[in-house]
Amino acid sequence: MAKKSKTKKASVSANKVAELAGVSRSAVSRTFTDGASVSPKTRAKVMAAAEKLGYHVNHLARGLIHHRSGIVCIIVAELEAPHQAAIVEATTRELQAMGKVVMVLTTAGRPENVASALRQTLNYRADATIVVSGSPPSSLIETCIEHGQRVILINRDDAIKGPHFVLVENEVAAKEACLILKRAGCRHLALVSSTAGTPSLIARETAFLTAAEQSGLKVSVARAGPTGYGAGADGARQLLAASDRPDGAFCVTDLIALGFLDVARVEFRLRLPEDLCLIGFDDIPVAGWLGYDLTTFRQPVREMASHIAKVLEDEDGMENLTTHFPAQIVWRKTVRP
Amino acid sequence: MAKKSKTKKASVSANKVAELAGVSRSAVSRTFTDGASVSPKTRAKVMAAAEKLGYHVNHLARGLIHHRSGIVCIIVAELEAPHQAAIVEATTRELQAMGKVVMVLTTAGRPENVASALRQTLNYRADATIVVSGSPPSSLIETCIEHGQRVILINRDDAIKGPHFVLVENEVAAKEACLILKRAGCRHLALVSSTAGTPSLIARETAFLTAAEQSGLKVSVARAGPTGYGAGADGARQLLAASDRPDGAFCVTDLIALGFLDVARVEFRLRLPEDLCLIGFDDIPVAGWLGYDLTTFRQPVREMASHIAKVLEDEDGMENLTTHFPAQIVWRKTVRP
DNA sequence: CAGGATATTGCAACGCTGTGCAATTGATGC
DNA sequence: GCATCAATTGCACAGCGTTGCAATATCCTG
Repeated sequence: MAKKSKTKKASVSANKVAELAGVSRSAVSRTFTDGASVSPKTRAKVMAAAEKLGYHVNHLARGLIHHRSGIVCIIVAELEAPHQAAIVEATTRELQAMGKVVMVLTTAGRPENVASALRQTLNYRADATIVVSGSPPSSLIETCIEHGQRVILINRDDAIKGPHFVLVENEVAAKEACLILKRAGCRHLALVSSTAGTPSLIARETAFLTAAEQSGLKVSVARAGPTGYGAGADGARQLLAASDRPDGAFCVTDLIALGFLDVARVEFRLRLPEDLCLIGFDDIPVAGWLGYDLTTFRQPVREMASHIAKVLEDEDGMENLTTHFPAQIVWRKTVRP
Repeated sequence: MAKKSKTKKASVSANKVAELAGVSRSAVSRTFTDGASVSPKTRAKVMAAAEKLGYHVNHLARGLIHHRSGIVCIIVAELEAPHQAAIVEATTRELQAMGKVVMVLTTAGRPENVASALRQTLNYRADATIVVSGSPPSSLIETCIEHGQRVILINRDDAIKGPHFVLVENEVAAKEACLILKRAGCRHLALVSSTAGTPSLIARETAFLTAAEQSGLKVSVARAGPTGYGAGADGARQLLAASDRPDGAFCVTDLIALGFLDVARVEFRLRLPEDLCLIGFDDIPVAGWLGYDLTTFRQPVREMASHIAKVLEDEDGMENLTTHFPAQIVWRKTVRP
């Protein structure tokens, strides 16, 4: 019972540690500051006292002084979407490795939530904000930048000056998808998307459509609902029931593709790739499973994440504000080679 | 060019706003504090000035005073695992609704990362810490609690005093799984798990094994590797190649179950549920897809999340520190009824 | 051992906001 | 117009850590 048993232990500050160690508060601070000048002797005393008291530097106070909290905010619609989760995961890993800490703000796809998320970013004096999904009002983005934040937008090239852009070459990939389907002998193509209407999905759609037009191929389009798998499933029910059903489909998302595939196989008894060729986008883990083996485009998530880390590491803004990443085709078994 | 174009705008503080609005700093503070006394007139002046300057309350300073930052830390192994993602998503949603903000700390399954995550929690004076995966050193947990944090451990009932526990009734479910397989006419059972060895997985394993023993049924066990899907797939290759292969399997995780299922179907040409009955755990979204239709146990993620929110809302610790949630069976098509 | 260079240390001010307390303002009643 | 009471407002301090500056201690050299 030697331990103080006040129900709510007064928070332990550097003062307490200094007192116990018999040094000044500055010494304590310097002990926990990289590159500060402290003699090994006092450092040892301080560490011992800190250990005994359970002292941990208050990053709120530290952030107050430095005008940067060490927090990076990631704004994302929902973490359950595998591709978004992959981006957040990879980015978080990189940022943690460089000593930052990640605050996740989910918007559930509602625009008003994006704005309030941006405000949280400002409230916590985040070092940077990464927008994975949702289109934030450009005025707020400007405010963030004026406050010295780095802002990085992933896969959405709005016409805003200031933020960094990380883009995947949707157009090139969509065009290639069309070409691949044509080469596989498909005569009637399908474009399957959702009603979400995010910039990158739209980019894939339009690029695919123009490519198909240039090739003189017929294209049927389905946009059935907002949710990934369900949109693909319903799209399949719509398109495959028609008298002349498509024999090659490009789905703008793996989730959509898998929904499409399941319905094609289970409800329409089609075989892939014999009766139907199918291409997805993102290369989420499920796409590689034995049951699906979906041919798709891989987004170089890891590379994107490490690029983001590099951008944030750089003190002064880098030269080129927008960086493109290729989406590479992953050949599996839903397309005839 | 009326705009000030200093490259780095000095951060805008309440002082600046007060100056512009012609009031005291306290007035600004009170304008942004719920329940404080401000006349409508000055509030309007302050709001106008704040808007013009792009002022946002500094939550770091606010947290410094209140000894609570409004941040809740969630410690999780990886976000790409669908079930973990679901928990984080649901919890985040609840917490954001009550005005908190979520900091995600990923550990990639490495124990040393758990400790450093706990330290971040302390550094940022988090209001609470939620441990979704990984077993934190109990000394650090104690420190967190001493610092006034709420600590909630999900699905791991270590013998530590202090934190709240949120548990799913693994034993009941695993026992039921055994019973269901028996009733479906299975004679030779399989238990498929991973080498991860987390408390909840072990609980499911042992409960299933004892139930099988009591029923007098033979059980083969496979623990093949750490990763979900891969572990299931390899487990299937191990077990189904034997001369007397099992005809009913309980997989401690949906990911494992789906790997098992794919290999059973694709590599061993088995039909479910005719040749093989299969039960999973978690009810991740993919389990409900047409291509799988996996019978599994649903973890009541949403209910757990709202319970967590309630715990954190309560000022003084609630009475019962551990709460159990039932895992309900979801009948689909991988088991004969 | 003196002299000077260098490494440590403490002081005090600063960053930003919340809040108790006292003073001021405004409103109300007669 | 004056007393009384409630509503606002401003002052000044607290909360915690960092850092420039000056003072002190330590070390090296001759």
